[in-house]
Amino acid sequence: TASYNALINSLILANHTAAASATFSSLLSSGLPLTTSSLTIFLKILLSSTRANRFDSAYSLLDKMLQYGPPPDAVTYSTLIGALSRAGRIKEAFGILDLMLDNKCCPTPQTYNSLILGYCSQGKIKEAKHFVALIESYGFAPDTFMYTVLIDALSRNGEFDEVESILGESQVKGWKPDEVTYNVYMNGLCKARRIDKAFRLLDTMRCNGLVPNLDTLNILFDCLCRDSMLQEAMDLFGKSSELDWFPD
RNA sequence: GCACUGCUUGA
Repeated sequence: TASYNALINSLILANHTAAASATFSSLLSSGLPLTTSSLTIFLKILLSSTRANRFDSAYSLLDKMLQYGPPPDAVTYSTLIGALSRAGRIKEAFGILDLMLDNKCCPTPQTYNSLILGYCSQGKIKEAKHFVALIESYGFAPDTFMYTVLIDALSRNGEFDEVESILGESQVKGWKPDEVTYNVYMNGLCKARRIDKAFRLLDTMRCNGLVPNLDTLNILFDCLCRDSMLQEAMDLFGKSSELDWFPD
């Protein structure tokens, strides 16, 4: 069963949905037992369909799992919540969170992060912040993913003071910004033409022991080129090897 | 043991 699961999931990741479905059918006819993972992967197949009713089939799968087993677990719920959030169906995503709690299934960081990302991608930053405050007040330990999603949204919205204050209290709250956190911040600064500040963050990154990665480099290039600072871009490109960066 | 979360440009 685990081998089938791994195979089917790889096919999904490679966008070979038809092959994934076919392989899932083989699993069904093999007589091997289906696990929660198997059905979570099947849920992903349903959700990757382009049909308008893909969520209806997802809901009915979830119902059947609740009724007959194997029962959904946190990954199953998070998978569905993530898909709903990405589709902008936040209200329904929260409905699944309620269902999850009703069934005594404990949410994970991925569960919450998917919901926060859903809010942020709809531009509902206030709601996202409110939700973060809420789960923290329930003792949920903040993680880097969660704050990076928030900082991404705030940065795209130009709310840099807010970003600074979130970063300022990160140590106290028990999380550390990573390279992606700085990347999203720098990306927002670049889009807002605050190029100087973006470059200063490079030093901050390195002081915190973080190595700028390929995305960092591309963010800075894009920003310099947009601002017709081609000369500076060329200079940076020339220096990239001595900074141990590897443009692709 | 296998399944769920964040960043750049390009259509």
